[in-house]
Amino acid sequence: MKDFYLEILHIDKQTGARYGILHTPHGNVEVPMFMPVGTLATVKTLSPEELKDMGAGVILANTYHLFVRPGADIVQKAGGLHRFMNYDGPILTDSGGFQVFSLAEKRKITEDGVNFKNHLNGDNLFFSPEKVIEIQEQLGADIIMSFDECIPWPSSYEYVKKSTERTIRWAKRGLLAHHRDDQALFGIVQGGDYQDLRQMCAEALVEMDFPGYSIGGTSIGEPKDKCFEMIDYAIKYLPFDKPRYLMGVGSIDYLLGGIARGVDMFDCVLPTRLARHGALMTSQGRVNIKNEKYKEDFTPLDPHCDCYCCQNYTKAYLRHLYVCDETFGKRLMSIHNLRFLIHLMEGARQAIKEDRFGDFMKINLTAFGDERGF
RNA sequence: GGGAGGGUAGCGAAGAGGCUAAACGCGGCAGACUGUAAAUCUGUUCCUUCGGGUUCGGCAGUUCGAAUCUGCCCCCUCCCA
Repeated sequence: MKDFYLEILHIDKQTGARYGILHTPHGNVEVPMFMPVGTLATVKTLSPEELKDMGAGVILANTYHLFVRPGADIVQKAGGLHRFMNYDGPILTDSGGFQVFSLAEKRKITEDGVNFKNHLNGDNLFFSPEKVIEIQEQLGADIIMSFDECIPWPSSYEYVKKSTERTIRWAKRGLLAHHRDDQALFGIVQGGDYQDLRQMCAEALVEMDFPGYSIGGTSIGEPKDKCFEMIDYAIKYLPFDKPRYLMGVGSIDYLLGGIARGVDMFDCVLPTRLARHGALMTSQGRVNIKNEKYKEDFTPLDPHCDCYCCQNYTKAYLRHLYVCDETFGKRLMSIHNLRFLIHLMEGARQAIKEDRFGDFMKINLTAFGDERGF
């Protein structure tokens, strides 16, 4: 496809982590990067200007959710997602594969596709790999995803094999159905925590020659070492010059671990959801702003943070807004958490360029705690 | 002055002889959250040295046993004068 490619500019000598520039029809973004999630065509509580100001590049939206509301045709009539939501940077739509996992009680998987009972009113909603591509072409994101099944962990070898083989067939069907040449369609590597299945899936997808690849079925409750294993099993079969996207990862230790393993892109609802729930990522570790101890704490949330929230407001004020359930507090804290991760990525990129990413990782894991600090 | 209805934990409100330290909601405190069914969910919330101790407006009774039944007293609300 035109206008889409990854330019790899440096490989960290300590870890093999990659630094580069991802070229997209809506601008260039540096990798490794963290992509904020805006499922319903909005990063909850934030404006596009705020996202730009904090240095966000790509943001996500979701095929299933936008199909349910407002409908892909509406977004198309609006002129596509970029115009609909007034975001002129790159957008990525997830395929609905995660909803196969998260809405498991409301769907049935067949070879042809997935039958959902719409989570709002129970209406039947059939998603085939072709349909999912069609919807994503209507939505018009720069990067779109193959329809897959995000497989629960743990699952039996037999089930993961069956599901992964089906996901591979779905990837092929999606690829054949995709026609827009201004969208990059990524394949998704499944295979659970089984080495041979990850390899099989990765090789099959690479054979199809996607412009990018993601690693799925991670960060769904598995232990961290399992997540890293799944990355390791898959990533060595992916082409060097294509972007690699680890889906659903957003805590500091997983992000750094992923980068060290050669991942370029991450997305996660964690920073925005945690923010709305009063949990903040800071250079001093996790802060639960609702805690009584912040009642009279008139210092910034994170003295080392350059975000709008930390530059202008105190913990006591944030706690007050949280306690009163004021929307502004959710916005400020979302700005902070996102800026925190984006800033972490900036630091990571600089470290890679200077061949000290291993050190960077060590320092940060010590500071934030290696054990699911967030 | 006459009539009616009430007083239960920080607040609101169930409970109408033992299964009640007392449902539920709010408020308080704490925790969780990873390709968003999440501005959501969970735990906890009389005191305690964890043995127990003190509670349902107050006091006195009835009873083996009372927030629940009786008497008196104190408050509150509404209606009529």
